[in-house]
Amino acid sequence: MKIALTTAAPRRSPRGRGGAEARIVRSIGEAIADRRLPPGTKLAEESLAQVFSVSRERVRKVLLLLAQRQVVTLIPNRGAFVAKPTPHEAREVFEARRVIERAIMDKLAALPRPLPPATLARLNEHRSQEEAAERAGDRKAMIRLSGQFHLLLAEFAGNGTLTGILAGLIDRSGLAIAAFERRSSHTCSAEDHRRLIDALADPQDDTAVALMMEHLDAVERQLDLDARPEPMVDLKSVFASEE
Amino acid sequence: MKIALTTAAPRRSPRGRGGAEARIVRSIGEAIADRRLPPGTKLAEESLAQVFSVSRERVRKVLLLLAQRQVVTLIPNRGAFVAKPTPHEAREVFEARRVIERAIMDKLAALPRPLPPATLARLNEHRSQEEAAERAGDRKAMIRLSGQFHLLLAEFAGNGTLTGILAGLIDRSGLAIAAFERRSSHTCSAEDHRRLIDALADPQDDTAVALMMEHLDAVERQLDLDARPEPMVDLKSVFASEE
DNA sequence: GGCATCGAGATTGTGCACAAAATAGGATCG
DNA sequence: CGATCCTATTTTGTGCACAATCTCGATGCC
Repeated sequence: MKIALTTAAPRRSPRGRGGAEARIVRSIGEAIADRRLPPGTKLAEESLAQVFSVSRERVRKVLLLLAQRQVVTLIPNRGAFVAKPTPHEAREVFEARRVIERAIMDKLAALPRPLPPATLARLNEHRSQEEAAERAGDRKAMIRLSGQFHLLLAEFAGNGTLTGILAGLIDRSGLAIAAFERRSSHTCSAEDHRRLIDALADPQDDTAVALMMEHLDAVERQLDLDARPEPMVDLKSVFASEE
Repeated sequence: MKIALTTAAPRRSPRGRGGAEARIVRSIGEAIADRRLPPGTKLAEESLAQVFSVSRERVRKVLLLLAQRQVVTLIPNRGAFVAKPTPHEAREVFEARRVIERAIMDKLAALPRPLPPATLARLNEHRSQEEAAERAGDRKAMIRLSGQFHLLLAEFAGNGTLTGILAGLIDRSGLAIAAFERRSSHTCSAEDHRRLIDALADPQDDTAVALMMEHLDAVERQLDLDARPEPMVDLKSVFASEE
C-alpha cells in the first residue's frame, strides 16, 4: 500500500468560506478572554451547538482547535473545560512573553525613526480607545484592548510568525490573570501603555524596551502565584489510569 | 438558552488511551521531518486511513492537528498537503528561532556551573549518537538528532512553554530546509553541536550564546531564499473567494 | 490545432445514528 | 445514619452514508 504523492505545490487559499467555524472560535475565544467563561468552566458540546445554531460536530472541531491553543483542556470522555493554568504554567507563560516581547521591542527600536505616520496614527487611535474604555469603566473592553495593544506592537515589528506565537501567549496569560489575580489592587495597565506609546513616538527616547519589561513584570506581580496545593484533588481522575 | 457552567476545577488526566491518534501524528510528523514526505505532497485521507488501518475521521482529526502546527496546509475541498513555506515565512521562522534560542542559551548560561552530571551525561550521549549517525552516513538520523539537540537544550533551560514553542519552530524550519536547501554544500551541523556542547560543559567558557546564534545563521545561510516569484500560480485558487 | 464545455469518477465535507463512558440519583444493606 | 452498589440519564466518542466539490479526460466548436 503506497501513499499517493504529488510533488506539485498547491497555493494557499485563505478562506474557503469556512468562516462559520472561525466565527465560533473567535466568539468562544473572546468569551474566555473577557472572563465571561472563567477557567474551569465546562463547555458542553450540545449546549454550545444550540447556542451557535450549528451541529455538534462543528463544535467538536472548534473545541479541538481551542485545545490545541491551550485555551481549553480536553479530558477524554469528560468533555472540554476552559483551561486553568497552574501557577508554574503561568510563570512560564509570562517568561515566554518577556522573551518574545523583548525581541519585538528590539525590532521596533531598530526601525528608522520617526516611525511612519500611519503607525503613529494607529498607536494614537489605540490610546484613545483605551482611554475611552477606562473612562467608561468598561472592564471587558479594557481587557480586550490591553491584549490588542501588545499584538499591535508585534504587527509593527513585522514578523508574522512571532506575532502568532505571541497571540497564543496573550490568550494564555489572560487565562492566568483570570485564575490568579488578587482581589485587591488592579493597577490598570493603560497608563503603562500610554508611556510605551510616548517612548515609541519620541525619536530621542530609547526606553521602550525597558518599559515593556517593567510592564510585563508589573502585570505578573499582580498575580497571586503562591504554590499552595489545590484544595481537593479529584481522586477518581488521579487514579484513572490504574486498575 | 444558557450554557451550563460549572466552576469546579477538573484536574487533567494525561492519557485517556487516546494514544492511537497521537501515534499517527508522530508517525506522519516524523515522515515529514525526515523528508519522506516532501513539501507539497498531497496527503489523501483515504490513503492514510488504509496505511494506518484506521477510520478516515481519525485521519481527518490528525490532519487538523498538524494543520494547526503549520506542518500541513488544509485547502478546503482540495485536501491536505505537506506545508511548503514561502521564503518570507522561512526567514520569519529562523528569526523566531534566534529569539527563542538566544533566550534559552541565556537561561543555560545563568545556570550554576558546572552543569549537573546527569545533564552533561545526556549531552555527551547525544554527541555520541550524532557522531555515530554521521559516520554511518545516516541522513535521516542526522536530521532527527539535529532537531532533538535543540530541543534537549530547551528542556535543560526548564521552561516547558518555550520548549513547546521551539518544537513547532523546529518542525517548520525542517520544512523550510527541505524546500530551500541548496543542492551543493551541506556543512553538517554536528560539528557546530559538538562545539556548543564543549562550551556548555566548560565552566570557564561563556561563548555558548554566540555559538548558537552563529550556528542558526549558518543553517539559514545554507538555504536558497531568493525571492524569485512562484513559477505558475494557481489562478483558480487566487480568485476562489470572488464571484 | 487550440480552447472551452461537459460529464464521470474520485475526494472531501457534514449530519446522523448508535456505542461507550461518565454522572447523578436512589435503593439497599451494614 | 452512612456507605456502597446499581440503574437511569446525560454526555462524549466513532463509524457510516450521503451530499458537495473538485479533478481530469473527452468531446465538440471555433
